[in-house]
Amino acid sequence: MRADAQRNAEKLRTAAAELFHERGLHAPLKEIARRAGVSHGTLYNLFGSREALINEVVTDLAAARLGQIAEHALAHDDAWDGFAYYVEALCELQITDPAISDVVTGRYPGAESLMVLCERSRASGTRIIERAQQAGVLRPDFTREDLLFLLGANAVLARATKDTAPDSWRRSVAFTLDGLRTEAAHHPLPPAALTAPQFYEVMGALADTR
Amino acid sequence: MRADAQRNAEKLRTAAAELFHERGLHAPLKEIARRAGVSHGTLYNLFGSREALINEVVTDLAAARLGQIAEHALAHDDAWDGFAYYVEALCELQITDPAISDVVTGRYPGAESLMVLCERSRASGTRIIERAQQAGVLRPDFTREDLLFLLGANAVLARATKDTAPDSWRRSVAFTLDGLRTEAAHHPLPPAALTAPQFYEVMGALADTR
DNA sequence: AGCTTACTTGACCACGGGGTCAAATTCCGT
DNA sequence: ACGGAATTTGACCCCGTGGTCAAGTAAGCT
Repeated sequence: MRADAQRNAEKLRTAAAELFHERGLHAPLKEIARRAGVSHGTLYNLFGSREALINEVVTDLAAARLGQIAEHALAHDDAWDGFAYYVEALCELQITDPAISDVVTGRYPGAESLMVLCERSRASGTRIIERAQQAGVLRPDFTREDLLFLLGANAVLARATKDTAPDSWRRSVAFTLDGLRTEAAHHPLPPAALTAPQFYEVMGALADTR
Repeated sequence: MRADAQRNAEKLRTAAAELFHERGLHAPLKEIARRAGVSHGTLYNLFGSREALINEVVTDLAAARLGQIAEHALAHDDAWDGFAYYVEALCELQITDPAISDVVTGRYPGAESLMVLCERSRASGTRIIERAQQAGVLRPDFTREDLLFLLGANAVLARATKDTAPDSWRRSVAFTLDGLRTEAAHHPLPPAALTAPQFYEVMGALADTR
């Protein structure tokens, strides 16, 4: 690789990281190139696809942040506090970092490594959920799919309110958390039971919502 | 108005009603014209703007449905049942009729009459909320803005799941409702306090989410 | 039937997104 | 400092959206 190409790739990575961070994984490629001070042709040249760019710029960072949050959640002695921390931290991430938020809610079905990451994150989520349920504090009918839906819904709200009332999401999350405690459960819930493919279809549809 | 123009207007109204119903108030005008079997020029000719079309095709219908739901909610003897019915009915509306859902969540800031309607609907909502709070069953820190956020979040979820798991929204709504009962309240909530203009700004942002 | 006028059409504009590729440019080894 | 190869550029294509308007068409009055 020639030196100039290397430099351009670096400029593009930087610009991409910025724009993804500001606007999420759907930021226009042409705008990334513009910010990097480079023609969009060059971007296609050096990376070929949005996915490649995402892999180089978002994946590791997202993995680190998500791992950290899951770890921190499990570090709470109280299972409920851990669960609540986990939910709140992920929700907060959705305003502070739309790119990572897109990873969590599976908003970018195109990128292999992201799906892996998403899967790993769901696994941590499951562990945190199960711990809270075994401790008897989280209602037993709450599933990891429900958690993802919760996050998906919050993502929309958080983005809509972030410029006007940046903390609004805390209210709705607080309401929801109160409804997730074991003693809050009132009636049997309507069934969930999504198969894995169904689930990904749904998350894909959520993605189109952008 | 000439007879053929009248006929075309009617065809357009029909097509618009269908598409709005299927896809919400943001359905492309050109597609409405296409479905009506008429050039898009004619649409602009006869109606001039999307808002005009909405007024003729959605407003009354939406007013009727919303009025009916509010009335039905207040008809419940039990204040909680009334509130829960209201929330669930509105959420259900969001899959069965995206157009009306757009009205409720204020997704079309351009149309005057819709804003009036939206305001009226919020007023009914307030009545239903207050009744439940006075009966001591709905937590007193729940506001009508919170309700709108709830609906906005649900709208996204409902649309994402309607083809795959059409009843998923019922689960998340059930969780949330359980968290709204007086006895579920655990901690003081983060502040709400949106001014009216702020609130409309937020709903506008929610609209861009589409 | 003829003619005026209302109406319709579809090509056209602008915008913004994704993506391609021939030609121009720049690097760098010799 | 030259020349071949790597790299970049930006004009060009696609698509779908909103919107306008001159020219063509047909309704319906006399």
